[in-house]
Amino acid sequence: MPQGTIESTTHVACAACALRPFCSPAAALPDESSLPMLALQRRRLRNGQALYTRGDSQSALFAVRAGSFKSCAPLPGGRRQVLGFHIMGDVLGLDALASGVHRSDAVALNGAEVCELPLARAERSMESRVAIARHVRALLSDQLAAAGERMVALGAMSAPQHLACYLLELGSRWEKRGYSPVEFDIGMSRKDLGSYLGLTFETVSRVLTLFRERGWIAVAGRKVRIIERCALQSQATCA
Amino acid sequence: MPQGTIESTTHVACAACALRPFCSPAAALPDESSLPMLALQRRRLRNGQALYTRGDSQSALFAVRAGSFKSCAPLPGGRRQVLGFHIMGDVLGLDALASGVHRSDAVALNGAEVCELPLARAERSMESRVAIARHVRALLSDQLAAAGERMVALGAMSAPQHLACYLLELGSRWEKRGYSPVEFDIGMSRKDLGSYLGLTFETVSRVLTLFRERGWIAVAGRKVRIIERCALQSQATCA
DNA sequence: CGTCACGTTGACTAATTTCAATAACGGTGG
DNA sequence: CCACCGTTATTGAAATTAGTCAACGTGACG
Repeated sequence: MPQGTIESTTHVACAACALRPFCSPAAALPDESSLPMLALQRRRLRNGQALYTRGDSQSALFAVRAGSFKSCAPLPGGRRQVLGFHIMGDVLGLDALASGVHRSDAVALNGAEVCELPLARAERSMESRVAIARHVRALLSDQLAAAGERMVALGAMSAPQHLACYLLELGSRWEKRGYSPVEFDIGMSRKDLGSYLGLTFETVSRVLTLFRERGWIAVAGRKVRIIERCALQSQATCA
Repeated sequence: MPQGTIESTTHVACAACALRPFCSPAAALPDESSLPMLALQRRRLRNGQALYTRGDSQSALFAVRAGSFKSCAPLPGGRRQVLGFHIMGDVLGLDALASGVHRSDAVALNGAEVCELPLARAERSMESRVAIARHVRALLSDQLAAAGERMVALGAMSAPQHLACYLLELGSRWEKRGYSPVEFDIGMSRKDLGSYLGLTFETVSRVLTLFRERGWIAVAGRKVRIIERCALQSQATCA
């Protein structure tokens, strides 16, 4: 679980950060290793505060440094659908790159903190450094591939399947950042989670208790521990 | 509907093509307008033939020139989910840009024909021309935003809502390419369409006949004519 | 200590899937 | 040209999933 001193958290976050090439150019460009680390401006947000909102003109890219974000799309009936859940090291705002206007809201959760990369500076880096331009294309392409996975989950999976799948995915995302893949915080309310998975919050609650009753996971509020990873995996792939 | 002589179709397709800046650099770079038009290699595919398959290493980007493609992801149970439907002017293969490996299959439909942009050449263009690199970022970012829309549809819409929404969207895509927004070919079987929308093909069939019975559309096989656009719009946004 | 948001659980309902039967279509070969 | 076959599409009835409505418990916070 993401714990420890501020310093250690910071260290891990930066090591896994997708904007690292912008922040400490040494990572991508050894010959300029004298440039200062942590060159991006940081910003802390209150829970529920919007980093940006649909329709805002894009001013920057953001890397999640601490806490998390949900990105939401406003729905016709006044509701909002959760489109993404972003944790440390993830980049926010790439979908506005084409139009210059954000197409979703990004809302801060769990004491979120971002590093901010002004668009003008990003643009300059991409123009002067081929490796950086390529890095941004890779980020975009990765997000696109991830979106494909999400569509599969939304379109073709039953509720238990989808939830099992998501728990495993979330675990592996934490693992990539140096944390436990089996014990973490889901970071969202049941309601948001349901919206993200295309389910009602009641269904999410029911499925979680089902998994708990079967001994596959331990749940306490938003903290989850995966006990039977295999069982979840077979649930995720089969039924 | 996409009709007319080969020549006129070709013309319109190129005018709307997302790879135009690569194909006729004059479009993006007026000062090199002497370069030959139609510089990309073309390729025709048989119906059902794969342009690429998940796991293939990426060799090129493709622009749809005629016909259409579905992109599919293999599902655990041997089935495949349709992730996208691509018509003339659309670009295929961007999601492999990061990893160099395709993450979905692209299958030819309706006498598809592509223009092929070898990856090495794309890379070179992007490196030498800032405007072209920006163009590719815009394409990626647009596809990402479109993926968000799809997730909303998959996660939060009822079957009739989703189908109404898709018919309208497809119409507007044809309109952007100079064709009628109210009379077109849906290009996929009911089965593929259902997979794309996260529904069974029976449900798709039922909803289409429902719309027809209400006088909102005329359907004959895969040809659709939208009669009551407003009704579809309110179906798409409300219930 | 009350309030409010969050979470759980139950009973009922509605939407969609599943299963099954049949009809239309499109290409192939006689 | 037509008969045949496999695929594609339509339609109905039953089964199932997930949604809706509602009650209640819990914890955080003023």
